[in-house]
Amino acid sequence: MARAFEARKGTAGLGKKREISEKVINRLRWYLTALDEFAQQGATSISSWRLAERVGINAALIRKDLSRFGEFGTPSLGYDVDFLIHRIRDILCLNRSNAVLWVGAASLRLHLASISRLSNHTCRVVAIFDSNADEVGQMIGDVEVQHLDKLENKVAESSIQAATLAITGRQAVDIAERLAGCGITAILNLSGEMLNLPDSVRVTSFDLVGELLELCYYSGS
Amino acid sequence: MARAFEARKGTAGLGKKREISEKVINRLRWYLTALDEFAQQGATSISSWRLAERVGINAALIRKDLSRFGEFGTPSLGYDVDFLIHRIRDILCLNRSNAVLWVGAASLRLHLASISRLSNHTCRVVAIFDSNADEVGQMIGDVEVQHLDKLENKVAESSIQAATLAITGRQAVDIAERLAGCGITAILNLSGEMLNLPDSVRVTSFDLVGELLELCYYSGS
DNA sequence: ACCTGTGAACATGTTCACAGCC
DNA sequence: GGCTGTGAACATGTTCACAGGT
Repeated sequence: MARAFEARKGTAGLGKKREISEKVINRLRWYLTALDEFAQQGATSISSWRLAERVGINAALIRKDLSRFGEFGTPSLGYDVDFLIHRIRDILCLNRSNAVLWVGAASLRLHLASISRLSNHTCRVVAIFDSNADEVGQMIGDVEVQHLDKLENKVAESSIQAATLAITGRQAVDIAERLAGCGITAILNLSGEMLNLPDSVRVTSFDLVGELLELCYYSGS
Repeated sequence: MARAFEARKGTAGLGKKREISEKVINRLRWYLTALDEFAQQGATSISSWRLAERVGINAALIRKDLSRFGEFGTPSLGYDVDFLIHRIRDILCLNRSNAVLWVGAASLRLHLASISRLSNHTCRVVAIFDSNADEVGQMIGDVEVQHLDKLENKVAESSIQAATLAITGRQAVDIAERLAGCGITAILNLSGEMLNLPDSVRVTSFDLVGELLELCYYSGS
């Protein structure tokens, strides 16, 4: 079974995508963000040390991460910013565009702006589902909210593989199982529920309430 | 400096709260959730194996986690459900009530239901800030949304230590610095921005856009 | 002189396997 | 027999430190 919560990362999942750990993938994104900023400021080359400082981690780790994919830097000069941006985009597959399914209209509406900004990068929300009658039929961006009853049909006729589960309550567990049942291979679980799905489905969970609890735990005297 | 993103967990932070890693704290929460369910179903005792199955992790890890805090189980019988629930609540400080400050009214509104359900546990959102004029003055639950200008005043007169930063855009970086500047010791950063704050502030970040990207990355062929 | 790439050391986290107790 | 608690083994992740390239 896939890990239930796993904070934000499921160690589970198929061994596909080589052996690159999720930690590395995450950091590559940070590097990319920082590099974009440096590029905007006109920098043409950058040392692992400066990048590390910006991102807030150790420089050796950056070099090690990057060296997994090739030798991108030149000694004494550092990394060419544009080249590195290009390579990281390739590694993260920020070229191809991916279809994502979203369950929970209200949540999507809140995050729409951030996601659209991303869409020129990669993934597009192509189907939205909700069980709330008030939401069904509404448009979010250029996509119409559909009733959850239509989930299976819709997924069958498209080739969506990724889904965000952004509703709360125990119903989320059932929906997750339906998602898994109709061919979704990766789920971002924002429901706060523990999901027990087959190992063939990669689940990444974020539980706001849990994080709040932890926040309190650590902020306390 | 505190880690910039650190996926969901900052390894940084003071060494306070003993030596208990965030991983353990997180898992304790999962155990508690599962135990509550078992208790509701009338179970009085439970083996590490059954609990592990429910939560989706290895049984030895559960035993190891728990044994950090004492010997809670009895050989051959397993753990007493109610007793264990009690102990974990103690460990996680789910007794005392904590004040949390929230920046970003829209986000709070979306999550209000889940958070209220939690409030009988522990933390209460006691102050809400937003820079949007439409939001200022509105009530969310029994708390009035205030303008961000009043942030420093409000924090000074209360003894709030924890904050959730739930707005997007570069302004989040400035606000984070103001939060750190006026005595907040732990921030849950949902802004998607990389924060570089002094080590004295514990930052935990969740970046939806990043997670979406990763979702696509792993769902891809 | 400066900076990368990387083996080796170190640190942290997880699982195994079993002694000991009920 | 069944289950906990735990040392030892294993796995993963990070940092150090330096050889070698420019």
